[in-house]
Amino acid sequence: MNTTVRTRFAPSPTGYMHIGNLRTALYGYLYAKSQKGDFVLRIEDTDRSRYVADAVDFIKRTLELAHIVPDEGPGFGGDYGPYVQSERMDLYKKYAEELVEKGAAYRCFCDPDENHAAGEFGGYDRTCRDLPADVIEKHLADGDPYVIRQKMPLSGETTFFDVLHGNITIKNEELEDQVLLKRDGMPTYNFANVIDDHLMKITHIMRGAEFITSTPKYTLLYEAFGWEVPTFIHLAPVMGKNEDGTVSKLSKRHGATSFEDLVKAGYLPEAITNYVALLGWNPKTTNQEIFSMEELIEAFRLDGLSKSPAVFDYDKLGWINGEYLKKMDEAEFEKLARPFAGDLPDYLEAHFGTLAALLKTRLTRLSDFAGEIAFLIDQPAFDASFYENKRNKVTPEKAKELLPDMIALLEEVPEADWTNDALYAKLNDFIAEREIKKGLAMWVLRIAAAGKLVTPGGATEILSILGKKNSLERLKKSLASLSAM
RNA sequence: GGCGCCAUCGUCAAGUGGUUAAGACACCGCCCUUUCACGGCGGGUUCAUGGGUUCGAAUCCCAUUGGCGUCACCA
Repeated sequence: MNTTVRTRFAPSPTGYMHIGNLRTALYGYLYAKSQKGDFVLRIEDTDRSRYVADAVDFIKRTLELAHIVPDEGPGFGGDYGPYVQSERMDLYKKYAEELVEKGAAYRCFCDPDENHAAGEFGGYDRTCRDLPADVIEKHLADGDPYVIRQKMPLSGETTFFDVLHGNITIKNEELEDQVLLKRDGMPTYNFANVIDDHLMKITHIMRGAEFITSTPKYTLLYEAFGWEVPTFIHLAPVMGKNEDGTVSKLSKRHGATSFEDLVKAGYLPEAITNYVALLGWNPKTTNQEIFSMEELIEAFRLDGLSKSPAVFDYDKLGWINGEYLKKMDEAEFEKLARPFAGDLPDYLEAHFGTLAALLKTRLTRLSDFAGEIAFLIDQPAFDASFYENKRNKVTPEKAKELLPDMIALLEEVPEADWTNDALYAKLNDFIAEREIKKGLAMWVLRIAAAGKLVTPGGATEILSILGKKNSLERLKKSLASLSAM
């Protein structure tokens, strides 16, 4: 009999979606869906001091943007709720006490501050393990606050299985009597996790590799309850490149590293998801790199997961983003790009469609849009060396020679004919007549009008966007500074 | 520091004892081109080091080194 695969994503509501967390959610979702299983969203808000208002809505919105759809969770329904830990308080207390009854845990009445200084067993005192019954009774009668700690074996070792890493063994003496129930009555993350994962029938636990060391504590807990231990899959961390060339776990200091930041920076949610999926996972059977969510689900397999850390690479993300941009239809691109273009003078606003079409295949990020067209608003000052191009045999001298004639030619073009096609035809005639290289004339014109070495679009495209008056002003100005030399 | 995890081009990576060690990004060169981009073609001392095992090792074992993580009443 096959049990349904159930995975979960269990973020704490911190107010932003770190890219590493998004990846964990994605893999959990992909695995569940690839196995026709369920993906559960659970909110881990047991740390009251960290609570951020609206964070839950934020998480839900982000998942929605990323096209990760929970089958169960707060607001999604499901038979194992509530899916917010702060609403499950009584459950944890009940199970913690069950463990005390069984002798697998004990009450500790020690003062946390005092113990921290003592430190013989870390931040706690194991003597509470053996408190006589009457002492415990007295503490309880006095209403003394306490925590419940898990009683770890003092010798031997604990082994658990991880899909990626195989069996991992840790000596029990390395394990401390971790707190299960805090002084404020809230469960710790480690405890609530075990309870909820069991109660919610989670079969596969995907989480960051930073939990490897604490996993034996989990398995000991499952065993103490007599529960089946789920399958663990510890994911390698996502790293960021530091300025000095070293790498460390991806964090805010590496720049835009939350899903939200990346979207703001002009990366499409689909492209981010696509890239993140590939950061630590490989389909193996194909060299395909552009995947829709459906294709990811189809291709996803656990053995494609990498156990070594991956460095987040903005270049690759940019390439993937560019691929999505190129595939997009014109109208959609225009709509998406408009907010990134900034305030535009009327003549550019009028040509926005043309502009968008020119930029569509050239952009890597939407946020580069404004910068790419800035030269159309203010002509940059430029060096005469821009007129040098060996391929087309362009030199500043040639430019000085050709420009006056081309300006004269363009002066004659009526406003109505100031279009890309008409200008191109006109200039072609000129080029044929002079028997010069097309690239030569176009280069000179483009540089003189744009003042920029690399431009979106060729000479006539730029002239047509600029308009007759503006174009001629620019050309004359460029000629003047060329003559002044 | 103890313990644990990891180690193939700059980056993502395929590879599970015999390969000319894939592919992609980035980079460089060439072609195409009305510049750039797109597209096409091509390029690069990549298996951390040292020992084993083996006829044969990127693949298996050990050590070293390095990176990362973990040692909370945070998650």
